[in-house]
Amino acid sequence: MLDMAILGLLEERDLHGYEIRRQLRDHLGILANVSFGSIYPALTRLEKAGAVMATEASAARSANGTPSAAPQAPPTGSLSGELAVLRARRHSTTHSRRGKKVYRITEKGQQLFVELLAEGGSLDDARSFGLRLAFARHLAPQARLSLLERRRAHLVQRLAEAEDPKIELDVYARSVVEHTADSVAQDISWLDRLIASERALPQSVPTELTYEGDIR
Amino acid sequence: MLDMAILGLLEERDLHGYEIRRQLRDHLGILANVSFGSIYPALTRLEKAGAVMATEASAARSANGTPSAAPQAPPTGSLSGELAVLRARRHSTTHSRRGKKVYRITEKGQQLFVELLAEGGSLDDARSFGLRLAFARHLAPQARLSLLERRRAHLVQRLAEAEDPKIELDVYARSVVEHTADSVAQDISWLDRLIASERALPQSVPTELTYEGDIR
DNA sequence: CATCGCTATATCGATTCGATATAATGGTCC
DNA sequence: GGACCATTATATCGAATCGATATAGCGATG
Repeated sequence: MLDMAILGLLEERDLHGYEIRRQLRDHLGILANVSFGSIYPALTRLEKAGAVMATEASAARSANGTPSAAPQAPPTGSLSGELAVLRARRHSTTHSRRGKKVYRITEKGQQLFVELLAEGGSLDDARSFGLRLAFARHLAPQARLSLLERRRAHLVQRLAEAEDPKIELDVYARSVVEHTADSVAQDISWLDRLIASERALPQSVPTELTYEGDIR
Repeated sequence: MLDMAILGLLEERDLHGYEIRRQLRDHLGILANVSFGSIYPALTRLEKAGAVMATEASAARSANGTPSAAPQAPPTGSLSGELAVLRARRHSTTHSRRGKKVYRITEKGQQLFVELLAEGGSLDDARSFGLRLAFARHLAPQARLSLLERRRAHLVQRLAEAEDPKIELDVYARSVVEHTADSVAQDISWLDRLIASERALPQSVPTELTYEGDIR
């Protein structure tokens, strides 16, 4: 789950652990306040799996000298992030701050990323789903739609299982359960809106026959 | 967090692991779908801490013969739960099903329970807070109010930290972030309603001076 | 009577959290 | 200029939880 998010960020630019955490906090803050105790193990894990590689300047000046170490920063928004990388690089080359490691995604990592985005992770964790949707621009339109629909189906089922036996529950327990159910219901109608607007934009107009009736 | 919930259930009647899970699933299902991989370790943990004890029928007939093994089931609702215990006991005495362990809360456990309920656990986990509130009937009115207010304050802060920089986020990420923020906002107004109704019922009418102004 | 599904306990590896340690650097105050 | 503190940065530890899996007894269904 975190792996996916990290790969998603690295998809745009090289980053080191601290920056990854900051970007998650700043951009998706309310959704993903991830601790370092998750980030660093995740990076190690990904590196061991060959999904990322640490492009590091332990030998001074090498970061600029390596052929593959070109900034790799097309004008894709996020000036602050760009600056951070430059700052990081300057530090690592000039006075080489404590073992800073700038990670870069590999081809294998890009493969893994789309895979995790489409199939990985559970559908019942709000956090996990939220993070996946946050990177959904990297998904093919139909994979994106499928993701939304699977999440929707999951929530509908959870809601159905919990329905009506609020009996034999005191005020507090009942209030929590009802409020939770309401929240889930709203998640569902949010998903409905997203699904509708996904269907509305006809990325590559499909032959009506590709679909087999409305789900829902 | 789970410990608290388990103790809360055992507060009402003796239960074994499987039953604990079922009660959580059936009553608070949408809130607490806890796995066995959490329950059994939790029970072991609690037993080691002296908060619960396994009243067990490894020697046949002993469950009924032990002086302290009286059903301990006043007519406090939940017929299904009551029946489950009887069924469990019958099994353990008649043909002693595979090592079934019925747990009972100790005095130390009762102490721990209220403590966990009032102070334990984090305020930023919805799950953890929900479970706590679900057992809030065991709290003193002012501790209950404090719990609600602390959770509220926490959410307000999270919301404030995340506010406005939705810039430089694509449609999907922005949608997730905004929806999450909306959810939190609704959680807050739900808490407001709860707080109001807590304040409305004057358990022990306080001297107006006990309060120092409205929070909010 | 075989097989399926439920009851029941238990353990395993993986993931995540929160706390903590360590250290270098930049800025502020006196 | 130097004492002090916040920020940047990486790393590890133990604990909690999950999901999968193993094991096994029992009742009902066919």
